Amino acid sequence: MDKSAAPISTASLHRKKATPKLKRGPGSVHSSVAEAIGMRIVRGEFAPGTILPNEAKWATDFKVSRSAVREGIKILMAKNLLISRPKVGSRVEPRERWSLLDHDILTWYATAPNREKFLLSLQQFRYIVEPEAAALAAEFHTEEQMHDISAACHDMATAPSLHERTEADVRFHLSILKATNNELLLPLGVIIDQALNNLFIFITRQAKDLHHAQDLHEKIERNIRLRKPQAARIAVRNLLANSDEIIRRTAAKRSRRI
Amino acid sequence: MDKSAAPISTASLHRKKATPKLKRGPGSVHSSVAEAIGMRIVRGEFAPGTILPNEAKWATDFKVSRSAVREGIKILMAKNLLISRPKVGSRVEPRERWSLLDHDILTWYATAPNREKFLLSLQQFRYIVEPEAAALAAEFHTEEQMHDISAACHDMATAPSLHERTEADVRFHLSILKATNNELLLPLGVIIDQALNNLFIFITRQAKDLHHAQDLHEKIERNIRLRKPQAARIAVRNLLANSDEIIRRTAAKRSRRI
DNA sequence: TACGGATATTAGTCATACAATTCATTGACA
DNA sequence: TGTCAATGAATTGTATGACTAATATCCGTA
Repeated sequence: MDKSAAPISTASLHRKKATPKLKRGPGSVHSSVAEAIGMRIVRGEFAPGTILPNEAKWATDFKVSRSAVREGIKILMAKNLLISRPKVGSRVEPRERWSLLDHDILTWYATAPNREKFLLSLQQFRYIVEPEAAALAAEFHTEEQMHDISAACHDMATAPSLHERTEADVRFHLSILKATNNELLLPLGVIIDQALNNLFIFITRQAKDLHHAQDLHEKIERNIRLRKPQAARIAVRNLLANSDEIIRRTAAKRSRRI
Repeated sequence: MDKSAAPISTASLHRKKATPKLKRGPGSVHSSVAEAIGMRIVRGEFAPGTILPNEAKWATDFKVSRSAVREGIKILMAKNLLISRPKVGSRVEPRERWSLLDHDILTWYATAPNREKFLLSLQQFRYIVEPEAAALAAEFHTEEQMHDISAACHDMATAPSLHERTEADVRFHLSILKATNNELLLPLGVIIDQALNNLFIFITRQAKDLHHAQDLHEKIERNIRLRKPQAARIAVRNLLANSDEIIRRTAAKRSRRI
């Protein structure tokens, strides 16, 4: 899980708050900076209201130029994680201002301590949005949009690997969002994406479960295709309930093992 | 409305696609740049998939440094409006990737051509989220959260000006979102904020309407306080239906006037 | 025609200097 | 003692210029 789980260095016992080295990933420097700082904020290392070290400090710590730091910080500002003003510095914004529905923040968030609660929030969110989305899709979908939904559903059934099945699963739900023809719903796709990819561990269950899940997906597909909003709504609720059930069962098994 | 509605210069008749001067507002230069470019993207002036002018061009056009342009562009990248790569430039992302639930984008979006459709999308969105949010709030609210809701409701009733009433109205709905105790719902507040501030024009109606609206709000407040999820859900639906009704009435009157 | 390498274009990074903002301190004055 | 204004200092904001890295395009060769 955590690659930094190496033997504790003596340095970390002496120095407090040593800035971790910048992980020079595949991307650009400024995005690495954004990720490094953003993750530490999201994980609670810098509480809302606190002032971050100044740009020069980050620059020397990360061994990058101040410009790169600034560009990274601009990214975090755009996501409402922090706000910066001359003379005062960069202050972490209150949590309620964070753009939690942003892909990056959500990814960082998923690595945070309270993963359990996070997953529950995701599922609850889906309960709110997806049934209504399906109902709207049933009412307003175009032929082409319906085709995408059906294709994704079919791909789920015939996916050779579990990874590809999950990919099709995400695509299925996203195409339903699109079929609502309400653009504002599209950004909510990140929730579904995040949820399904975090539930990946749970859905590695028996073939029976997979079969049942497929059945539930096809019921959704059919009801949307037949333009039955209410039935589609209920079908989605059934699917979500099924996921919850599997999660609960797995969680129970795990706690028994402990 | 539009301060740039000055007499059309002859230059604009000769030169095509003249870059508008950078509006040097109160904020920083880079945020002005982000706004200038972001607005033009959102309004469709640069279609998804097209390549923007390069950084140097923006810099000379706006008469600012390249650093400022870059920082502005980083902001737009963070909002998934565009993606930039060396040698190719900054490409506008497909609409479905845009973070439409971002405050800035939403504001720019509101100035776009098809305002009508936009307002409808907002209301539809509220129909999906707010009833369920109220139900969750009824179930899970803390005492303090309930106090905020009640206070906002009270402030609405006693607000001296329509502006302050709207402010309290927004606060009312946001505090319900908070009372769900699901952090992921908080970012949806921008939708409510945007909707109410765009509907501002419509709700300038008679005292009778105001009274009725207040009544509907208080019903919501009461049902949440009494922890009646289903009743709260319905109360919210009634409020939204009422808004729609007023909008429809006003729109009808206006079209008659034309 | 296909492949491979040179080339040119563009964003990315860096270093440095200076400007603008605003918090904090100090000191004069009431 | 308290209030206000001037001053100073810290930090972000902006500008500039040079260099690096990535990569799409073109061109020459097999």
